[in-house]
Formats: sequence, C-alpha cells, structure tokens
Amino acid sequence: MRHLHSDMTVRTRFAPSPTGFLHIGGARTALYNWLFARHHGGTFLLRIEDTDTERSTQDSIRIILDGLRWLKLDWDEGPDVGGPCGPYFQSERTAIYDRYLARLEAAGLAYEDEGAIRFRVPDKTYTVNDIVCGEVSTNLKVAGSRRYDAELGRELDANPDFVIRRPNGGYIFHFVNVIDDLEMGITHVMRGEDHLSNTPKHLALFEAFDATPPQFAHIPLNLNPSGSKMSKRDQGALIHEYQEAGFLPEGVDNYMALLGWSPKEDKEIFSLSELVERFDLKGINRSNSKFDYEKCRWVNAEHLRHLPTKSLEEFAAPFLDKAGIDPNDSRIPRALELAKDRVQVLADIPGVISVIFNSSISWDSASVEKVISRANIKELIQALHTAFESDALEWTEQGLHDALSGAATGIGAKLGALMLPCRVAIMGQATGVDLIPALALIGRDATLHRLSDFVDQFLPKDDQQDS
RNA sequence: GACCCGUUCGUCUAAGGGUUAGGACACCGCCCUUUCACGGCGGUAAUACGGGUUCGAAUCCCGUACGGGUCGCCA
Repeated sequence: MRHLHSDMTVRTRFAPSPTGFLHIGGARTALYNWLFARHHGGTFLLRIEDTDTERSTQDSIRIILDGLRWLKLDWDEGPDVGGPCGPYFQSERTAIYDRYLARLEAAGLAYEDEGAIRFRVPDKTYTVNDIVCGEVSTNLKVAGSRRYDAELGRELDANPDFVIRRPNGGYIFHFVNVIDDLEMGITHVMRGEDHLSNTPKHLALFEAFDATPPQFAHIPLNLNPSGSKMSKRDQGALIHEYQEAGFLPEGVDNYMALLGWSPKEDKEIFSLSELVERFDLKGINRSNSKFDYEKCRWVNAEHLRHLPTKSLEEFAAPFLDKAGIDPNDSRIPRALELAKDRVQVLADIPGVISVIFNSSISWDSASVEKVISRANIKELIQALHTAFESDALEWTEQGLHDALSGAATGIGAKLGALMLPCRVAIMGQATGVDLIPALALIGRDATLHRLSDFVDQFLPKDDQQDS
C-alpha cells in the first residue's frame, strides 16, 4: 500500500450510536473515514456515542464492531484496542464533559433551564467551510428562534440556545461530539449531509472552547431506489445481511465506495488497497445517490471471479456446509472453479454445484421432454452407456471428452448432438455447469446409476425401435 | 412552513466554457460455445425547465420546478 508521507497527522473517526444495526449509510461513512486515514497514513478511530442510555444496547455495539471487522475497517484507537485518548465510549467520559461544562459555566455560556442545561448561542453568523459543500452560513440565533411543529403544521417560537445536558445529567450529542473530536485530536470529520445543519452549532461550541474545529466534509446521502432515506427494511440496508447473503467484504466496500465518490476513471472494480491508493475528498459527489442492489451484486460477482480458488474455498465453506455439501470433499476446488463464473454471491454456489454432489437428482420435465422426443434418443443413450462402461475409458475430463467424441462418431452424430441428452440424463436439466468437468466429478458409478434411472423413468422398453 | 443542500441516460457516474456528452449496471441484438454463464462486439437511453452572460453553456449567473436534509432534553 502506498501512503502519502506528507500529512501523517490525519486523524479521522467513525462515531456510531449503538441503537440498532450497522447500516449501509453508517458503513459507508466509516469506509470513507477509514480510506482517508489510510490513504494519508493517518489514524482511524472508533468512538461509541452511547449517551442515549435508553436506546443504546450491548447487542448493537457487538453488531457494529462485527460489521466493521467484517468489512476489514480496522481501527487504531477505540473499543478493544484502546488508545491514548480513551475511554472510547462516551458513557465513560462523563468526568471529561463535566470539566468542559464547568468552563462554559465559568464563561457564562451555559445556564439551567427546567433542570436541563443550555448553551448560550452567540448572535453571529457561522460559516462552515465544507470540503464537499462549500461555504454554508447560518446565524443560530435567527435559525433557532423558530421551530416547526409537524403535528400542528406550523412554526412556533423556540429557544435558540440548545440543550447540552439533560435533567438526568446525560449529555447531548452536539456537546459530547465536539468535545471528543477536540480531545481526540480529530482533523477531518466526514459524516452524512444530514449533519450539515448541525455543524454551525458545533462551530459555536468549538469557538466557546477556544479551539480550532476540524475540517468538515459532509457526504451525500444514500437513498433507496424510490428516492427516500434508506431504512432497515430496504434491501441492502443492513451490513450483516450482506454477510449472510454471501457477499465478499471487499465487494461491499467497493460498491459503497462508488456510491458518492468517484475515482474519475473508467475502472470500477477495486481491491481495498486500490481504493486506499485512490481515495480523495475531491472525488466525493455533492448529490445524493440511489442504492442499486443489482449493481452491488455485479460488483461482488467481479470480486468473486477474481478470487483465487484457495480463498474461494474458505469463503464458500460455510455456505456449502449449510446446504449439506461437505466443504472438505476433494472435488470441491474443481467444483468451485466451475461455479465461479455463474454466481454473484456465495449463497448462489450450492444451487449451482449441488447437482454434482447430490445422490439423487430430479429431472426437469421441460428439459426431459425436449430430449426424449428426439427420434434417435435410445441410440444416443445406448451409445453413452457403452462409452461410460468401457474399461478403456479413463474417467478424467480428457478421457470423457475423447469417449464422448468417439461415441458420437460411432453413431454418425456430432458431439453436440450427444451433449444435451447426456446433460439432461445425468444432471437433470438443460442448463448448468460445464458437462464434461461435472461428469468427471460425479464419477463413473453415479453417472451410470443416473443414466439407468433416466432410462427406467423416461424411456419405456417396448417400442418400435426394432421393427 | 422557514432555512440549508442538490439536479447529466431507469441507476451509479465522467466531462467543469468548444467532445458525435464518455464509462459501468440493467435491458436488447450479434459473436464465441456442448447448454447456461463468463467473455467479445454493437444498440436503446441523459445535461429538469425558463431566462441571462458569451462568438460559443451540461459547465458561469438569476429565477422556477422537483428531490433531499434540518428545524428534539435522538445521534
């Protein structure tokens, strides 16, 4: 991996709130922050924003951490690995927040209101100099003085001084987010554009703490195909579902990277390290994008095709196991090679190769119909039977190919004329993995078995063949 | 409703004053081929609308429409 040695000081973070699953939007935010840090040889940290004790759960923390690990987005500081700026759970940082609150109070910038504590917003215009969105200016005193009541459908007067601590002592996002970014030395904040409107508040807090804010880059949102915000129920929304469906981590990373960022070249398939090399803030788009599950699957398929067989074996094993196919069967590597080009996700694999391993097969009636209606079907099947039984036949791909060619020639037919009946008789349907390699894996005994079963079932003995 | 952000093929995007507006997914056709896939070749398909600035606008400016976001003692 090539790193730019210039700004070794880059520090980015992913700061999820553990109130549910790791979803595609959060994962993409994590990915961008990770890519940016890695590209610059900087530091990527993970901070858990669990100040909402009502909604935060241990399960959710586990799911988020597992998801990030699965995506190969490792963090240099954070849960499990620790670091100099810990703790990395906001629920454990209350003492730090108390200290900052005291500073605000001493400066007359915070006051109590019905048990809560509010930050006194200055009457001035804050300008976010966003790397993606450009300059965005807001006066909090003005903007915050009205609030829209959705139920009433109209605006009401509001207190522009926002709450930073609940009556129960719990601190609020804006406050802790700013303090932690400050305390943890974050240099670049990449987050969803839904935070753009919050940023002036954060700027006001940074100013109150006499601190230089980090650089902001608000990234466009991922929408579902119908154009609204992705919800957990949309296909492709939850990271653990990709894992279950048999996506490769790098395939998902690749697709997420392309949703909202462009390498500005025609190439689209990238390994994680190729993404690290190319990632830059300039390539981030300004407009929201719609999630396309089909393309995501295609990207994954490309990764699958380029995977060495050895790695594919490891990735596929759990999916084979689940389908009742022994992952340690010596025929698996070759079978996976046959399957590789015709699947998009790992979960597709058993469906493609089970015909090789299943002891009993079922015949697709339309395919059978097509084949047994041929005038010379009995002759073809007999030729196959003779060829397969021959002691001279070496049961290998080459041997089978030669034997089938010979059998075809023997009855004055082309090889092609023999292939489809053979395929249907042995594998049950007209389409599927390459026939000859499949036969080689199925083996002589099973092949002969299937052939005679086929004859018994579909080719009645007494017809006009001899008259 | 107010404020903010945005708008190039159906979708992801490239081009950022001069291109036959390029690539990819999907779709269609042809080729390869023992089938299906993979691969190759080709096709359909876009600058939201209206004004300006300019010799020239997808590109700069203004307006309109549409989409999204924010307006919590959620993050």
